[in-house]
Amino acid sequence: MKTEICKYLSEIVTDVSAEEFDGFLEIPPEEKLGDYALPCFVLAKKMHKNPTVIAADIAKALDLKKETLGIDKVEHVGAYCNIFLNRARYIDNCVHSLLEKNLGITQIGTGKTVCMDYSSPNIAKNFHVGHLRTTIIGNSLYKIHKKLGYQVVRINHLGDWGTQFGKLIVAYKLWSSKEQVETGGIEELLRIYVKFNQEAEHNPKLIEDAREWFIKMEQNDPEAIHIWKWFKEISMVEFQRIYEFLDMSFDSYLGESFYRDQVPALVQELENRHLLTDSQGAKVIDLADYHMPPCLITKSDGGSIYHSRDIAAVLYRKKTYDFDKCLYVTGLEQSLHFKQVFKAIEVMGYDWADALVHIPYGLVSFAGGKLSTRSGNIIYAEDILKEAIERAALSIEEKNPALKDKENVAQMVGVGAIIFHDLFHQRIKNVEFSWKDVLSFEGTTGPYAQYTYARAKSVLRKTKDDVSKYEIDYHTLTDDTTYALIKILNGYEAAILNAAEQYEPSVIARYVISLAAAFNKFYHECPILQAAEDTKKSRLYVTNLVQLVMKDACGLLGMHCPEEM
RNA sequence: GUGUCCGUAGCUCAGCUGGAUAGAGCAACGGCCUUCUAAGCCGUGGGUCGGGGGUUCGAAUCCCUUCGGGCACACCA
Repeated sequence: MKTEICKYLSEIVTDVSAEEFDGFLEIPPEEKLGDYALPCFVLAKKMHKNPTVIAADIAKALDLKKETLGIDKVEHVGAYCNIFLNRARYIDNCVHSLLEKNLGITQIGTGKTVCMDYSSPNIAKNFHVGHLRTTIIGNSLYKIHKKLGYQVVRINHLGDWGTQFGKLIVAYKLWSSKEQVETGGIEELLRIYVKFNQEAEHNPKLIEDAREWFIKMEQNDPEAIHIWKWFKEISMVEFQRIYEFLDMSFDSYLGESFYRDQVPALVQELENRHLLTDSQGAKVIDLADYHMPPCLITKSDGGSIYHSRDIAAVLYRKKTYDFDKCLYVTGLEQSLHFKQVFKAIEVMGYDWADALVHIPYGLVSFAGGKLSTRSGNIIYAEDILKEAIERAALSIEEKNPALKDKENVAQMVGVGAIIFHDLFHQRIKNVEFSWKDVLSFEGTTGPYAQYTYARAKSVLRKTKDDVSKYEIDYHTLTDDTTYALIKILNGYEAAILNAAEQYEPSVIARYVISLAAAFNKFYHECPILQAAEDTKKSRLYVTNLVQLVMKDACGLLGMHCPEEM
């Protein structure tokens, strides 16, 4: 309908195209002001006329074609021309596509491959709140892209290589034992890692030893590799437990260690292209021309470093997957690192360097301090998940003790609360971790969305009909509340496109809340089952659409919706 | 010091590709369960959009500047 209106407008005002009008038309701040508004200030300049007069003229012209354009009423208020659509016609136009395959969402990603690097925890450390962010944001962006038809490769670029393993080996030999690691698991690894960092502060020899052990690893020293593999296995068990809680999986677990063999070839390639310079014994790519510090390729002891392993990884991924885009979901503090890596790819002459995108998120802090494994100021992901599930179970006991399958529901609600909490704010914002906020189940929260879904399903369970097959009289849906709800339903695709464009799951989270709020208002104000027959059918029809979209949208965030709660 | 991100209600944040009286949630206060799930709905109070310039018919939104805070600045990732 909008397109039709714009087309007609461009016929009246000949020096403005329909596309331009499409950009000018906006959604008024209030429902009372109509469905679309055309501010005529810009036109005033082009037409050398008073904008108020233009608004009046356009209103008059639109009024003449009301019927064909599907407009009920046109008003001009000052320089604004406000358009009120024929609601029944609008509803008829937009409501059906949601019942199509994939909710009728446009498949702009068909034939395109996106690699996504996210979660990527460091081996031998517990999974904490910080890791939860990249994991949850990455998973949601994966689902969003998938929904748009992209082929997505989920890569868990495990932090399983680097000097910290040298540290761990030294610490293990000094302060731990096979038995202690076997019984203590990752807790024990963490204990000795923290101890190492404390001791190293007044004993620099330890750092040297750690570097040496890492060099041994790079040279495939059997003892070093054996210990490293063992620690890695212990960590993977822990990570897998978290991913199960979150119901997430990956297509590739190739971590940093996988690329260590490819660094020598990278060095060779860089040397062939005359891009390497020696600097204090290390080999670097000089990026001074781009106002960046040099990009370190090999350390002065000859060892590889995360820059070089990251570059090797991109080259490998391009070769293996031929991606159209490669996304990195990591903390904002790594911005410079990725700028350097991407620039390195560019100066190496690869024309696809602009396909690399860093998707940063803000820092998680706790009690005013930075979260740090070394200092021990951590909150474990598993503790949060368990606590939230427990809290959800208590809520169920209190609100719906007769519910069946309580444990499952508690899991969905608890985990949903955490996921939603992490996705509701723009990812760039820093967050101060707060138990109170994470465990809140009211207002703009995951459980609120899930509750809304359960309500809709509960109503639908009371009829045996296939509600989606109803013939609807659209005039029964034109009241303000229902109409507002339908407009939100119709905005689902736009929300997904917007979220994908900005790599911003919070757009979906906000959408979910607006849909939930609109439905709850509808639910409260418009009796469904008690309404007259045709109204009842219409409302059931809408309720079904809400349920479909709500479940789908929550799914894009990585949340599950229980049928009852 | 250089770069980068953030600054909107008591708190947490939307709004930022410029448009009509700046919106939610939480917290506070007051209503609504013999009626489809009250994890809900409705209402009240609460704002120099960090400050100052500029561009514009119009700025929370764009530009400059300044203040406050976070983070990064090669042999950790």
